Amino acid sequence: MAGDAGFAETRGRLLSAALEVFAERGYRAATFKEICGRAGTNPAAINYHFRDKLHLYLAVIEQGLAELQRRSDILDDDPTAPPRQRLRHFIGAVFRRLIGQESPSALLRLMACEMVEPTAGLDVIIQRAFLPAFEHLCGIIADLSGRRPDDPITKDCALSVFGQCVFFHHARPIISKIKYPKYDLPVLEHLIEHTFRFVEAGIRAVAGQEAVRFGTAQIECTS
Amino acid sequence: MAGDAGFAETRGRLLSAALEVFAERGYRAATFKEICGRAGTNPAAINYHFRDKLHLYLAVIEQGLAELQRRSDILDDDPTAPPRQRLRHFIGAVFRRLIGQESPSALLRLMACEMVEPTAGLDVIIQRAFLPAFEHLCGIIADLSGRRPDDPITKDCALSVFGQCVFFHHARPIISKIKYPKYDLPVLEHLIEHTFRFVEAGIRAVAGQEAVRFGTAQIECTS
Amino acid sequence: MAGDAGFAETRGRLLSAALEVFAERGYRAATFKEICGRAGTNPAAINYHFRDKLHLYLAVIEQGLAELQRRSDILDDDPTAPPRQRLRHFIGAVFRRLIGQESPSALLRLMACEMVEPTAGLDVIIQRAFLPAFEHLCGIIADLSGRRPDDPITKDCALSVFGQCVFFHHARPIISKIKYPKYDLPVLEHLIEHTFRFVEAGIRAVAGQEAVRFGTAQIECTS
Amino acid sequence: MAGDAGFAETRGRLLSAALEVFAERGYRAATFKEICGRAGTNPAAINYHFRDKLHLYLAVIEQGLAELQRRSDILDDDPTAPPRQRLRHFIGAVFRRLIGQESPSALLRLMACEMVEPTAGLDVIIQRAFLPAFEHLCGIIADLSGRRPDDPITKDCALSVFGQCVFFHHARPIISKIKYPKYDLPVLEHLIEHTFRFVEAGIRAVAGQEAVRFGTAQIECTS
DNA sequence: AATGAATGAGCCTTCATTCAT
DNA sequence: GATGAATGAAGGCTCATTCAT
Repeated sequence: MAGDAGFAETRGRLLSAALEVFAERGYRAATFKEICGRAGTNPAAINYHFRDKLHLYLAVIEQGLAELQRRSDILDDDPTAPPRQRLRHFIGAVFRRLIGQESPSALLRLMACEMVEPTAGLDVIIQRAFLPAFEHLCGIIADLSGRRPDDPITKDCALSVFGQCVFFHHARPIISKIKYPKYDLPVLEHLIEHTFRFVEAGIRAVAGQEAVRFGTAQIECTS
Repeated sequence: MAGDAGFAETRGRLLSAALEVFAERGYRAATFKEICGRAGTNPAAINYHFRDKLHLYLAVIEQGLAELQRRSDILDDDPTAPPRQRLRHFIGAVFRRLIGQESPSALLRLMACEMVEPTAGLDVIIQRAFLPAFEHLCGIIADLSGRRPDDPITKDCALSVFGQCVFFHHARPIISKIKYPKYDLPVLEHLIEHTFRFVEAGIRAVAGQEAVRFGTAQIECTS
Repeated sequence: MAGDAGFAETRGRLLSAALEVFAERGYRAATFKEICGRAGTNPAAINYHFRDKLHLYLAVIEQGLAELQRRSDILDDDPTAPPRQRLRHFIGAVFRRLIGQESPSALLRLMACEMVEPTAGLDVIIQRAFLPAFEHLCGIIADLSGRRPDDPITKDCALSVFGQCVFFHHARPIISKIKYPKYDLPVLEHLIEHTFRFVEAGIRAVAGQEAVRFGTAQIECTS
Repeated sequence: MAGDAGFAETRGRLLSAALEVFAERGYRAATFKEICGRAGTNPAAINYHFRDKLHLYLAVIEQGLAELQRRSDILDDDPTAPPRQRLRHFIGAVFRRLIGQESPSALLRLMACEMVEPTAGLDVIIQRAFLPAFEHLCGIIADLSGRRPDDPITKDCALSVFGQCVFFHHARPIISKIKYPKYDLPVLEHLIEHTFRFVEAGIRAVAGQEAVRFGTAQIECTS
């Protein structure tokens, strides 16, 4: 039984190894040698199972997205809960995804690579991973601010919220040298709490109804 | 004099070209061929002038940092101005750096690459480019909130502010498909304005003196 | 019975597919993937049924020769008919073989490939396909010219006749750009007619009894 | 001086070696290893000097064509000479080209490969090598037959003449086993003489003015 | 001081083949 | 009897580097 791999198992090992390597090195810098080294296969196995480097990559994304949808705690909240609580839940879920060590987090590391070095896979990721989460977030912000979900200001706020979350993942090499050498659980909870309070206020200031009345006026007379 | 380029000029052209290419493609994906193509030199010139690809890269960072210090509009503001104005000035400067087409902005794009694909150059960048700006920002936030610049909460806020700015640069491939296809001047001004108002409120909520009194308490009784 | 292909049928499908592909691409450029694609089998089936690429090729030739002998309209003419008519019949048969789309013609196309890229299979083809046709043609020419079939001049003429026919097949990529973009039926008939008249006159001039008297003498006094 | 190759010399050695190998094996089957083995260079030298396998191939053709034009005894005849003599001269030149061992003959072997396995190089060869010779031949045939050079029948005859010549080169592997094991000088002269007489009669029969009057009628009443 | 020429290592891919089932 | 899975070898090509000049 051991040593007797079988089609699906080899394919699976390749996918896992490729996910790791692509997430670590990016598309171009990832090599067959390293992927197959981790998967314990011959380099030609990739072409056999996936035809191409590109198709392997797309398969990796596909699998990551599937796993993402299977246990998606981001979108899975109680729509009747108060919006503040839903926002906090959302931010917590995104942080845990980005920072946590579980497999689906690699997909987000991969997304980070796509930003620097866009690929044919970016569209798929945007359509099936980013957009659903983004629209969900817009809904929460809409509830919070009283605006419509497709209001441009709502979208601006949603981007800001995402920016906060992604940055703490993305800039980790820098952040680790400045403040948080490690993202252990207490730090994680602290960051979630901080971000929640920060963006909640931001949303209220920019998108809240009172913002329309006072906010802008204030800005314009001071700057 | 004409036609006889001279040591310094060839070296300079190489540095400029390399800065561009590294900022566009990242360290690994940048190739001698493309750099030398833009610099109009022989590939061997790189090894001659800089020994290595890595040393060329380090030299590029070095030069970028020098130019950054020479005309740094980020740090160069009026310390007696009201903190809100200084914050707005800071955000505007960072946005223009990241998104604008001017030469010194390449260094920041390069920093963005370092986040995804850290290199021996990251330390230098952090120490000499990021940290000064970061501490400057902490000073502004401290003024705004009444806290000390080295207060952990001040630093958290500074990270959040940076996160906002960097995200709008870094996630451009995504953002362009969702909301802003192009970052022209009006869009840029709008984003600066939005970010300023968003983070100002966030800072006040998280770090402001009143936050200590109400903010946290509020959180804890709702979630 | 249905679905259970059976040994012979798989083998047969492989032979047919291989004949096509070898005839189209030549020995080296033909690949297992393409052959098995057309045959609807696994690549391993080739090694299983024929051990080798080379042995598959030899089997293909063998089968092509067998089929050639089974329904050979080239050799199958009326020996009592006048030689001119037999020559015309022969030329027509060769042209239709070489250029027509019927299956047995593939063997001749394969022969054409062997000329450019000789293989172990060439001998077999010469012995069992070319020589019989060649000797048959020599017989016709002998009847036409009054010489013996094994007269060197008869053989030279036979080569010339073959040369004409083969060229119109072999140089098709060139001919299609110069005169005949397509070899449809009317063009085919025209070429047969042209070639017949051309070579008939050539044979008479070179091998005919009167040629011995005048032809050579004429040449020697003019050139 | 020895061992110090220089750009042009290395490039030249590569071209010569490539001409040989391409002519022997065809485009696809030719490998960098074999070419560079004969040229005494590193495989990467090909990419350095010619960028591509394809561009090396095109350069080989280009050089072959240039050499062909430099010492072109095919087109170089006396236009005032009697057409029979010019036809004989033409055939002799083509035969010597095709069969002889000199370098430009490799180009024709290469042309033979192109017929079986057409490439981007075929067009160049047709335009610059085949067409000029073809039109020259049409001119000779026109003089001989009294037709115009662009008369379709003239062209048919020209193709037939070419067919004869090319076949004796192309089918050498077969011919050597049937009649002429070696193409030494006497054999060559004999083949030229034979071909000349054969095609001259063919041309007169098919394209000559008397052919119009009798030829066709004869055909139609006998066959 | 600078470069043109050349190279070795490594990349992705294809191919014919083998092995266990 | 036949195949799906996997592989070793080789191919063309790119890259950073070196060497003689």
